[in-house]
Amino acid sequence: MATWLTASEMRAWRSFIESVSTLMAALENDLAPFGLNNGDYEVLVRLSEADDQRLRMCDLACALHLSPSGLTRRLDGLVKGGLVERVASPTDRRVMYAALTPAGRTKLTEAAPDHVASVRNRFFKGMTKDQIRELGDIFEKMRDNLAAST
Amino acid sequence: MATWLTASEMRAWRSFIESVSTLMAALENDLAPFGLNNGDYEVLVRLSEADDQRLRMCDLACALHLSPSGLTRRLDGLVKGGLVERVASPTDRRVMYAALTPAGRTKLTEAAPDHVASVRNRFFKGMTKDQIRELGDIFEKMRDNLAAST
DNA sequence: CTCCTTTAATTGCGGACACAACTATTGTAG
DNA sequence: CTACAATAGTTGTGTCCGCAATTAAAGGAG
Repeated sequence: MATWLTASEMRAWRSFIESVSTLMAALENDLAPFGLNNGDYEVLVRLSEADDQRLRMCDLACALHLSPSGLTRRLDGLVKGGLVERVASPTDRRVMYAALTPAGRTKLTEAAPDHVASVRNRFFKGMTKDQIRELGDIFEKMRDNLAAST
Repeated sequence: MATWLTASEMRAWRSFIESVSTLMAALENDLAPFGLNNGDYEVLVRLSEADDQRLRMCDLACALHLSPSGLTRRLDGLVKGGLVERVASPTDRRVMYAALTPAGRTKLTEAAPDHVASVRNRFFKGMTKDQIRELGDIFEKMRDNLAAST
């Protein structure tokens, strides 16, 4: 166990780090024509996948790895844009739901095909099926690993 | 090509995105005892690898994918901490060099082993040699791909 | 040499986010 | 029932960073 990375590790690590920052910027750029950024898009996706197209603020924050305040302000923007609305819970008055509006759903259906193409073009481009599966194996394990060490 | 991701792509993509955000937070956390964050650490590494342990601001900004203003302020912090100093170029008076100080070099030698251990523990944990090589192949290609499409 | 363009760095401004403090509501121990 | 603890969300404050404007210097065309 050396105190430094092996050449192979270094190659993987450096290219990974480099790719991540460039990739995120590129995806964000591809979403810009729709007036969305990555964070907004993720909110819309999560809401669209939820029952009744709505989620409690705290659950949404957790899913997006956002702090409560971060989510509050992100939602402010989406609410101002009419894509999401805040709905008070009738059963628990502490709770606010973030709910997808029809405009939000429309926006997502507009943006999704481009976003998917963008992910294919930036991320999966040139990967074989085997590599994609391998990547899934690696990062699922990493995700679980990271979740366990929290 | 469908407008949606295949199950295999989705698995890879979701776990990748999830891992990235958690991973970065974990690495940052591991560096905190040294009073550094990821960005600071990256600056120190780049400078330590450079000739004379110094780089022009613009080259450093480019290497780190930071905007000029972003680098200026990041350096402000490191300069205040005594880890880096600004050195004017004698040949081109527009240019400022960011130069590693002895204290900066010391800090890096202190932090590096922990950081490497952190990368091994968070990122490479449980990966086979083959997977590491495969990961290098995939992300080197992605990096080149992304650089080409800019 | 003079003017114009390009390059390097900084500063003003605004956006996004985390932490901590606060309010409001709910759950729970006694 | 009352008091305390836990939970949900918002707001104040500070940090990090990008964009646009600015300053300063170097390079190039005529």
